[in-house]
Amino acid sequence: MVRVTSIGFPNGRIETTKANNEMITLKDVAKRAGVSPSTVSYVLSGKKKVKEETRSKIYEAVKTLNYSPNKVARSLKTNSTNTIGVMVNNLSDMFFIDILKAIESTAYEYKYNVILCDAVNSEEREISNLRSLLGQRIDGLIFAGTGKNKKLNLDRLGIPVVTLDRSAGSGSGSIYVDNVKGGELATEHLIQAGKLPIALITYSTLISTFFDRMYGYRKTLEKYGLPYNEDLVVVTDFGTYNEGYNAVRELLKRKVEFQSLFAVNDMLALGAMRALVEEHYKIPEDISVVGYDDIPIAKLFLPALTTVSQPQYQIGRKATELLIRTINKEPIEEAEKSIVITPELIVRETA
Amino acid sequence: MVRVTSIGFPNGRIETTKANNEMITLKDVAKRAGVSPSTVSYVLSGKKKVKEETRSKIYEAVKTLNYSPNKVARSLKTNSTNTIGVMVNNLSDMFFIDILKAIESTAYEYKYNVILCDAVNSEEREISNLRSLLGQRIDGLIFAGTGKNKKLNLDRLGIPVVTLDRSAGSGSGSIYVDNVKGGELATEHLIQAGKLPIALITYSTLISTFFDRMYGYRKTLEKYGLPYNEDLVVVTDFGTYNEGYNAVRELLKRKVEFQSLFAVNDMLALGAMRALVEEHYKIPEDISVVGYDDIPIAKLFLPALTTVSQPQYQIGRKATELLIRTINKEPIEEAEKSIVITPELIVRETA
DNA sequence: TTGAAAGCGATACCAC
DNA sequence: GTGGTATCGCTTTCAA
Repeated sequence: MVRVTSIGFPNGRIETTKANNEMITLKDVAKRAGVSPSTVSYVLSGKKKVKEETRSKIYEAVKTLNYSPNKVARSLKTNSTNTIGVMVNNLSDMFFIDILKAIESTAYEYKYNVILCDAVNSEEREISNLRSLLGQRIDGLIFAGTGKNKKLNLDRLGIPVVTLDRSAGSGSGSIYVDNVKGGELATEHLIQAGKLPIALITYSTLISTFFDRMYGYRKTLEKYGLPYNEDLVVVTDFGTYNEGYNAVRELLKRKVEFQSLFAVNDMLALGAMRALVEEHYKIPEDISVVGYDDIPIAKLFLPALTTVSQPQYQIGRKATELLIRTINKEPIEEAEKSIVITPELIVRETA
Repeated sequence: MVRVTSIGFPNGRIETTKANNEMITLKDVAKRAGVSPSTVSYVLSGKKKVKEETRSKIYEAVKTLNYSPNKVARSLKTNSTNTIGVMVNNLSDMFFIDILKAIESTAYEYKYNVILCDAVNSEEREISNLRSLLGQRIDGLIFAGTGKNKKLNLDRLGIPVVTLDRSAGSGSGSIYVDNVKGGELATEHLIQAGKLPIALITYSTLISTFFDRMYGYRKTLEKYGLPYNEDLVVVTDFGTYNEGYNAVRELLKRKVEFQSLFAVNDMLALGAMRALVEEHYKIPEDISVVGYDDIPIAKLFLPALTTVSQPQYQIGRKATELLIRTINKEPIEEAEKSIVITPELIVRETA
């Protein structure tokens, strides 16, 4: 069924016509075309057959009046807004940019709008944003929030929710990247290059994402019969560039030797690299570095960062499609509801 | 006047209560509290005095029913959605990230929602997105679109518009960064360091932003009695990293000598730096580089990029405040409607 | 194939 | 202070 969501304006004009800035309504169109409001609605929604003659009369009126349907009124009646909400943990985290781009783009194709909320690492703000989104009557939610909100039960929001890469309640679907695998990939690469021992810069182990990456590191060391040395790991509070920088300084202070370094996200890796360069280490000759995420600048960096890639665009697109299909009550097989994406090691210049 | 936009849920719960997933309405609350719907409305909006006793009865009912007002209905009635639209030219352009963050954050403070649209460099998409936003009845728009859409008259959208850094119609306000000044700053810095001649990598001179930066470059050369040499300038199509890279290759092919390079945006500068490094030029010893924008990674880069800063967070915040004040019909002096922000040269490691 | 009219869930005017 | 009710602009059932 074709649903006309947006009525074309003549000549690409996007303007109001009524002088007093009042909106043209469906009634105005009906009057002008000499038909009833319902008929206009039928024509515009394409939900009922209407005689060709009346149709064109109506289109005519729509054009000359430059009519644009009021989606608020439609929403009230149909109880659906054609809008999805997106909650990200932190917009500064470049990891979300391509995801957001993909969501916006996919939503656009399906004629959905996107309302954006940033939790800025705050659980309160997360809740408060969520409340607002729900009040706006969004049709569904893509959730990539703080991941540490215990009060939050995404299954009881009353709308479909797709979660990204966090396990804060299952929701009606989730896109999950195998972080253990990613940790293994990175570690294995460094082991095979003989760059031992491997230092680890990680981030809150309370968040499963990072716990898993770290677990992949440990598991792989074990697999190769290598010791796990706590002196080689630094745990940071937020996973930022500055913390990556400080982590290396800390490592250096500890006077432990290491030939390579695995950071559980790219920002940490970049910060670490700065510290290494300042101390005149050559990358990768002296110390190899592997990051995680493949944020947009990873490949642009000097030297280009070797990293574990999470296909961000794909994640965003799949999440949006899954969400919209759920909103539309399309039958979705159980297997499709939980999409697991396999990370990939992108070898560039730092390892 | 205090406007209660969001009703607190007890214990931080965000859940539906009616088993059949039906929404609780104001009428339900009224019935439960034994009052009329209008009284409930008065209490929740705080627009009329209501006896303390009835008030608490109503709050009581709101709590136990876990009522959340339907903003769609409110919007229909009040003809305002508490939502602002944001149109950016391209989300991949990291220049917009902090702006977006600021917009989101400021909107949050004022209890506004943000609907995000990405024109992805396409004028068609820009128009079509705009149409959709207007259909959604947004209260106002922050516009930082392609800047080349001739069909677009932002003054006739029927809602307040604040434009960012483009001159596509004045709108009801604009935040303008003095790009000529920025071009001067960069050029002057290089001249005074004696890094002559200065190559220029620029981007569509049809967009005033970039035309102005280039003009600042020419003007400054003139001021110092230096020749303007066309062989030293490369004009790119989109201002991307890859184009910056290719621009340097082009410059090298032309066999013109240059000791420094001014790129009209940071992405071009970063791409240029890559090409220089690949050709074994040392930055800044052999060739100095100055960018423009101060995108988030500029200071993180290796070497850290010297660049002309546009205070992105401030731009976003001011734009949002100006917009919301306009929406609320607050009196705004003519001078405040056009905010000019002075760029600043941030000297780091590349020049 | 078309039209009349009820109603979505708020707000706000006007009575009392 | 409180309540009845028309209204916002659309969709949709039912009847013609």
